[in-house]
Amino acid sequence: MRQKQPGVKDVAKLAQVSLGTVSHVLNHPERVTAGTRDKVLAAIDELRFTRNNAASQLRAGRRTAVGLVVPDIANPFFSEVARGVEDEADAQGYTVLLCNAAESEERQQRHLQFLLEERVSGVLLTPVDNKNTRRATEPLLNAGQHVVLIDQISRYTESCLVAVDDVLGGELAGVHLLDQGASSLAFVGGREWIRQSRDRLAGLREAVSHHKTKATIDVIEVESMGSSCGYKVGGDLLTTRPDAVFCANDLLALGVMRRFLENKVRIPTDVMLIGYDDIDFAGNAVVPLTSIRQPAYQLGKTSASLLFAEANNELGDHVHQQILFRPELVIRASTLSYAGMS
Amino acid sequence: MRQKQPGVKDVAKLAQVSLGTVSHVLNHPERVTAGTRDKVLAAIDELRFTRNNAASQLRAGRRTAVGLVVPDIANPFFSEVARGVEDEADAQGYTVLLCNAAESEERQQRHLQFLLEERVSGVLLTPVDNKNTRRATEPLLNAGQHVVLIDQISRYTESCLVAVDDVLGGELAGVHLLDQGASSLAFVGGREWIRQSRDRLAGLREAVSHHKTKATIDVIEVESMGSSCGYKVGGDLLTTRPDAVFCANDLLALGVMRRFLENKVRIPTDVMLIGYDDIDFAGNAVVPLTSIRQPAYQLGKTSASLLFAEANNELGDHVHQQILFRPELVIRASTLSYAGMS
DNA sequence: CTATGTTGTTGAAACTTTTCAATTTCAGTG
DNA sequence: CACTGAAATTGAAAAGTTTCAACAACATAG
Repeated sequence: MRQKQPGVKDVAKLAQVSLGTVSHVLNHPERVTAGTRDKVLAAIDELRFTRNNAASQLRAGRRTAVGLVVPDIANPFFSEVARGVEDEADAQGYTVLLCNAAESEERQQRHLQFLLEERVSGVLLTPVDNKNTRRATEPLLNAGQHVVLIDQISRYTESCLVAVDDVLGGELAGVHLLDQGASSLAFVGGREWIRQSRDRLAGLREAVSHHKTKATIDVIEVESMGSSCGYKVGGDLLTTRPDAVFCANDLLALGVMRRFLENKVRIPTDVMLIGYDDIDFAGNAVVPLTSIRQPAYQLGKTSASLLFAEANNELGDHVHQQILFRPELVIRASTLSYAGMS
Repeated sequence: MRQKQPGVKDVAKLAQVSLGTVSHVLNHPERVTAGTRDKVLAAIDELRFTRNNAASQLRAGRRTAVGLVVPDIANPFFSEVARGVEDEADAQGYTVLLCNAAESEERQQRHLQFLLEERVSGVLLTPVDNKNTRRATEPLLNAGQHVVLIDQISRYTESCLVAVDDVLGGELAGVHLLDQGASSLAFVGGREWIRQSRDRLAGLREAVSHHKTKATIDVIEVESMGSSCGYKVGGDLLTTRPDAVFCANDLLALGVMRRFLENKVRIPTDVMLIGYDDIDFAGNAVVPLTSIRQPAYQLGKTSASLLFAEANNELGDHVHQQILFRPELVIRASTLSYAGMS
């Protein structure tokens, strides 16, 4: 049975001050004499008083919390983003309500509804399905919420937006492969993550069309983005035998790698391999994997800071920004034609 | 500028009923005539009314939310646990406030304080530092919070507790290796995760002492639990050359594997290798890795259901339970002495 | 036609905190 | 010593919801 917790009233009585003073100690300590403050703090300590956020929020009319909704918190990319968001929130005195949609659109909607009911001061969102961004954000904007989209490109400029330039990422990969002497390329990408895959492929095409060497691109579509799927696709690649394989994701690449090595196809001697995301394990694969690193932490930090700026803007003269980050090529053994294994 | 949102009062006026009725539609729809209900729902729709959780919670005196605090949400084990917790919460109409301590004790304390202020109806906790469980839970219990500890063994029975039997896990690994004919074993474990490592080693020792074949155990302590650390340790193992290596964690094992393969040490022919956790990638490693699977999802689901039971118990006759789950041996190529690569 | 019970609806009170206008205190000045 | 102005403190009002005792409406039974 939960005993009734003490409130400001009890603290006030014990410290022999008015309840207004207790509130001041809590929220505007500078308005209160040191002596009084100590009395009150002593009482708070003695009674083990804990402020009731619900009441506080109700009266003050604001909540120092923001929501962060991600499609899959188990994905290292998003847990990095979350780290960035939380660090920035800590620095600015906000709390983050972390919501994992677990790839379910319905769960995402439930979370957004919850955040609305919580009256958070803003929402950071990467929608599960990037075709339905509009539908997901509309209710939030209607309710007057501030929204910042993460890793989402959209023509609608009704919110701020922070993303990584996937076209550039694809281009970096392409230029590197071509520079290393590849001329028949394969791109492995997915139905899911359509936008990301498409952009990376577009970048690859751009690289090919601008490079001095002529090259062909064989596009392979996969169902899911896991390593077992890469392993499956690796089988097909054994017969087509391109010079270089660009996977839209490191897990795919590692699956392909496994299949190649099992069949005595040497990397990078026989075929070069490059992934995307630079997950923790990429550098520790049997053949360390070249990859494209995304500044996930920065992404989170920046989007949070954008959101706080918007939320704190009293004047209403806020203009929505769109920030594109540059991905970075991380070169390892899997694409270095002249290097052996380390 | 955030326009004032409509409240029950506005809905009541538009629907031409009293505000009590609106509340009933929201919380006890069965007490209200179908006709009235429709009128109210129409008004809610028209005004885009969203219930204010703060006010609701303040008056009702309870919150249908629980907190889940994990040491590291990027760890696949804990994201699985979180999935289990959320599924169970959904089923029982609770919301989960997901808090990531990111391995920082200070951040963990801040989260717990926040949950206290939110007046959640309970907390699920895996402390960052398992030596300080007591210190972390005490303030919660003092405030009358229900607490369930996850993956934590403790003599204090002041809370419910759900964990996986690490001793058994170590034993399963040990028996399997010995059955496969190993007699000189190496155990690679860590300073961090002290309790888990120690228990798994204890299980291994148990297996050795009960098995018909005599065997030795070489214990190797590592700084961190990542694959690069496994790679480093792998170097030492090249000279000591045990029959079998048991790593307290799959990432360590994969690092060891990489070093072995680079040095032409064949797995499992020259040395057998077994990990722990059965992470997604274990089955897709170059040599598929034998591992110990923990029922993380079940762990989450069960602990949540325990917490809800405790929170809903009006009578106060709740007795704390301690539930131990059995881990499971997943046999793959890395320990099958007679099998080649698949 | 009155008494009884059932079902649906009402509106005021309560939950705990913050805020603000009003009041008190106090040091400094004429 | 009285007055001034600034600083500290006070206590009532307000925030949006749920609950509960009271009331109204209506059907059924006697």
